[in-house]
Amino acid sequence: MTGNSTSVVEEIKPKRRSRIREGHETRILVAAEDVFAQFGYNGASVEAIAERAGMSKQNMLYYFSSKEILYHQVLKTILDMWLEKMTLLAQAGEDPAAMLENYIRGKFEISRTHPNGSKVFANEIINGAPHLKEYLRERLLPQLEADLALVRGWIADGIVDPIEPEHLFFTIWASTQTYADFSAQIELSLGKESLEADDFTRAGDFLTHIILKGIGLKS
Amino acid sequence: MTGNSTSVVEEIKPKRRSRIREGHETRILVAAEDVFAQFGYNGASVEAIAERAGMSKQNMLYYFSSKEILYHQVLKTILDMWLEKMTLLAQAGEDPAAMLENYIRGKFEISRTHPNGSKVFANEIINGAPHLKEYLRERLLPQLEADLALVRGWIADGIVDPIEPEHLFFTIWASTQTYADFSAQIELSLGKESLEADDFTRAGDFLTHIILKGIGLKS
DNA sequence: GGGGAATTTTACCACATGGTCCAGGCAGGC
DNA sequence: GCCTGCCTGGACCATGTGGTAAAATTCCCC
Repeated sequence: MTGNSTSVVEEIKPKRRSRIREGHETRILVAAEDVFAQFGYNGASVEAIAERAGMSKQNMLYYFSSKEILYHQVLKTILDMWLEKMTLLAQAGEDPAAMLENYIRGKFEISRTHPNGSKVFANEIINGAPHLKEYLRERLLPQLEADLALVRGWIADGIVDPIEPEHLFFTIWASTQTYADFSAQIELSLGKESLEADDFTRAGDFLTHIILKGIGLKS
Repeated sequence: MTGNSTSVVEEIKPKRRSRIREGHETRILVAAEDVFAQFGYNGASVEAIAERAGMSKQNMLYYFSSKEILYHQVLKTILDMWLEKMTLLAQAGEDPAAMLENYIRGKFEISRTHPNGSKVFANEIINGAPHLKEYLRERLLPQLEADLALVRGWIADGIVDPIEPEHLFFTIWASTQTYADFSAQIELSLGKESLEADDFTRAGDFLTHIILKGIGLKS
């Protein structure tokens, strides 16, 4: 450090301790993601999270004043990253096949790099999404609608088969997330200790092939 | 044929009372499936399960002496039904396209009729399958191996594209179960209160189309 | 190096939960 | 009648957990 007149971060006021604070907060968030993924919301004790983060429970509660708040933060962090990549389809301005492939590969990449986040999210949805139904409605639906419109356009233009685009997305979501969420089952089936980058690549190859050819895009 | 004078073992005598017992046990199992699905293992209190089953906690514990035992029973019941249908592929002796379609439709049917069981199962797998890893290894793997061999045969015969059959099954599993496990998200996306038979049919249409055409089967 | 905020620790509580104990109720067989 | 297995409910307990209050300590900036 030894910088000049402390600056740069300009978080209004809380700039002094913010380095410690930020470090600890991210450590806590990572630990919480781990523990929530493995034990679910109810099964995760704040003590276990604090321990994994390397501090006392009380100290952790100093940064996140309740388990509920911490959980919300974890969910939000994950979902924001999620939704950001979710736009891939509407953004990569190439031909439909390339757009879909990018979308699929992108989702696989998230599953590979953030399996714990995916599991927390999955747990939440399975239990009826009590914490983020509204958030999904506000943020996921608009993006989905845009993507659906795009695919419907392709169908109207005769570029792809007349399938129901909703189910296309459900299938892509499910098939990509399963390699994160159900990794235990996949690993068991493949006889591996853990999934590696290569496995995700091959899964991506398969799904891309199936989807593109399946909707009539692959020549 | 009524009981002998000396109660030799427990197996024979319980005939009159066993009607009550059986009724209560199934009621408890159904209730437990519900509650475990919605709240996970840790989030489900035995009191909540008992209440949904319409009896006192103490009485429920008379039939299933612990939460753990009850959970095991729920998991086992679900999984047995699962695996039974899992064989569909190896059993329906028609052409590959029909076999695959039957398999896919069968899995959708389970998702539609047993969403809660599916959710309990999903929760368990996400958390690393601590309770049933061994059971899966013993019962799921052999069936999967047989199915994989079948598909590899089709590939060798040039009937389907040279894809990796493992990923074919992972995709089918994921895409069918998602309509049970992630129903909250699907319902939200479709703007429906709940999924109906028709929705599952259309999802089945889509997945069948994609898979068959995707692996080069659809004529 | 002193002031005061930011951080960490010590001690503790209220409460839900899984599970036990025990007293009693309800049938039929003698 | 009454004895004996099956069933049911009330009271209770040990434990783990989320959360609080406040003292103690560290750390930055002047």
